[in-house]
Amino acid sequence: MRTRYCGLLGEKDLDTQVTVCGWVAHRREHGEHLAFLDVRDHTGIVQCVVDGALEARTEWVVCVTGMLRRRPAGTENDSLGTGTVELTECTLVVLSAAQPPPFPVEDRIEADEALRMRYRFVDLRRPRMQRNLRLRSKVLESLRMSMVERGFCEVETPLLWTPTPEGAREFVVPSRLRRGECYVLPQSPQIAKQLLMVSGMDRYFQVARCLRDEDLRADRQFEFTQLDMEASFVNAEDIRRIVADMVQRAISCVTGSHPDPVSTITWKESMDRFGTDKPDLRSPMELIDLTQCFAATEAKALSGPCVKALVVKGSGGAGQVGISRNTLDGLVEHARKLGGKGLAWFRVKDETPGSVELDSPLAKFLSTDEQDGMIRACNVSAGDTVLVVSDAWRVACEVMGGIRALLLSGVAGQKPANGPGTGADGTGEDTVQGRNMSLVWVIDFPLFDGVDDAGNLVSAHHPFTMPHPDDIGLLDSDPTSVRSLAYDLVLNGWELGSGSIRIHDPQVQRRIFSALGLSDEDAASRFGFLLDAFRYGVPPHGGFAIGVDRLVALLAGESSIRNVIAFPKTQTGYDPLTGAPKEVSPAIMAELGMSFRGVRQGTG
RNA sequence: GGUCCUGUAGUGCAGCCUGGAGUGCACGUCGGCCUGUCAAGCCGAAGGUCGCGGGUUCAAAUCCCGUCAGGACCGCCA
Repeated sequence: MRTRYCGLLGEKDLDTQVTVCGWVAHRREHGEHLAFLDVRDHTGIVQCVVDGALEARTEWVVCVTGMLRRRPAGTENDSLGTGTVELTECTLVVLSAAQPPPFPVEDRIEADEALRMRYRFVDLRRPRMQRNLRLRSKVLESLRMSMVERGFCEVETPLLWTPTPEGAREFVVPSRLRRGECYVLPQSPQIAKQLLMVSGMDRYFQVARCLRDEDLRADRQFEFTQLDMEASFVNAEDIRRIVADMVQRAISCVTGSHPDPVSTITWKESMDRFGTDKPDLRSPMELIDLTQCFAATEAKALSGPCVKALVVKGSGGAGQVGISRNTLDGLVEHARKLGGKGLAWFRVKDETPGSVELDSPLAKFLSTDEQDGMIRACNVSAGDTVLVVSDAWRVACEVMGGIRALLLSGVAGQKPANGPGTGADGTGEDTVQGRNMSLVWVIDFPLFDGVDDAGNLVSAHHPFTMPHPDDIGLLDSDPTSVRSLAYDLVLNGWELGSGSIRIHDPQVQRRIFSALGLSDEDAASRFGFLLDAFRYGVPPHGGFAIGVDRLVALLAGESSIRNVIAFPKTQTGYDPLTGAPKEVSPAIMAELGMSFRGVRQGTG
């Protein structure tokens, strides 16, 4: 039927007869003898010159056969890839008429997202969404190729699975044949892939669907995709090298330019310098430690065990006053939301020639030495603003990290950065080319993440994460300072994925379970099948999982992963296209031996 | 469970703060004109439960309360 794609036609095809198929993007009528039809397929648009009497309206599906000619001089269109040519002497076959679309099939108009989901089949026709889905396919292809070339074997693991020790709420699937019992959908193939290592698969990977029944966000959907991998007889560096190569190759495959080498930072250093375990390194802005400076201060607001500061540079001109009071008030409020007691601020002024002074409600509580010390440590000059938090180390870091992220997102006149909650403005003009990609490994995470209500330690990663060999001795004496062989890959402030070396030594595993407050019986009942498997010869192993949705969203310049997923759900887990979730028939419920109590919550 | 933003014609918006007739703009749709446009142009027409419910008021798109839907975020997501 078709001999060419619309958007690929060019001067090389001049004076040949071609047939294109697609949707009518625009129709421009010039009376009964002339009309222009822009025919669109996924490659682009070509102009067809047709008789004005031919009926073909917007979004009708047509097949046009004609001669490709150079456009008459002066009628070329620079903004169209095929703008120097057009199809003439056309015969047009209408393959399908169409109602007017519920919203324009153009990137220019940003339709309501619920409406886009209701008519997702039309939404996906838009060039931006076509580009996103095809970019996703290219990324997956590249990732798969990297895995296969390195000897990884693709294995599919069950979707109907069993509860596992990970932390997320699971989707439950009632069993018909075993009435009263349920499967759960896997949050990740974690346990299955470790079993595959016991099986001698050596190197496994999978483009795995993962399901978690947790609240949705711009970067979270119930179902999401991981490039999941696991390898035997490797150390953490081996895994990181494989993953970094794979991700860099995927990035360069869609951007055309090779990203910078992946830097590495320890979790402790990342918290100290950037106030987060997923630092966005595209900005040089770092936290400054002022703990020493205020070690003996009279100012109660700055007398905490740790003092962290950020400097917001002014534009350097004379008479600068720094950040406005309004913006500062917003930052203070944000600091409280982040768990801080508040946020101190100091605006640097130079009202007296040759020296600077600090404009702040707190200035009068600071000694001259403390003021000078802060000015020196922060290397500030007139027009700059210093933001300071004093609290326990972790709180101080996290609050300032949150403030840093807010500043980088464009508050206080800072340059906007692409990342969570920011980025693409929906115009589709934000292209992949030249996008700055900053990849960083965060390593040496703490093995435990605090203590739960019952006084038991809580795994930071999962209970099979190997403790750092240098810290095994601290397991009993100082467990919260034990590091693990877990590592995260961070891209522009987004956690792209995480992995670890797993425990394969039953002695170590028992000590970890005990620290987590798990008895042998508890462990056996929750994941006994894995521990059982480990008794039959388990190789040392470790792995990683890459969040494909987030990777693609970052590469596409999208601030929501919904724009790189064909059929996503709304924030309340509703699918406006299909109406899911829905009630099921009484017959099905009866077969499952189930009934619902009380009224239905959703409204459909 | 919570905080915030949004809801007005098929679509995107303005009107709301400061109450006075469904008030307006652009696109689209339908009809007419038009032989070189390309976000075509010109003329005309149709198209509205101002999300829904209640309250205040002589009078509510506008103010108040509730509710539903969408979105951002917190909690949650090892």
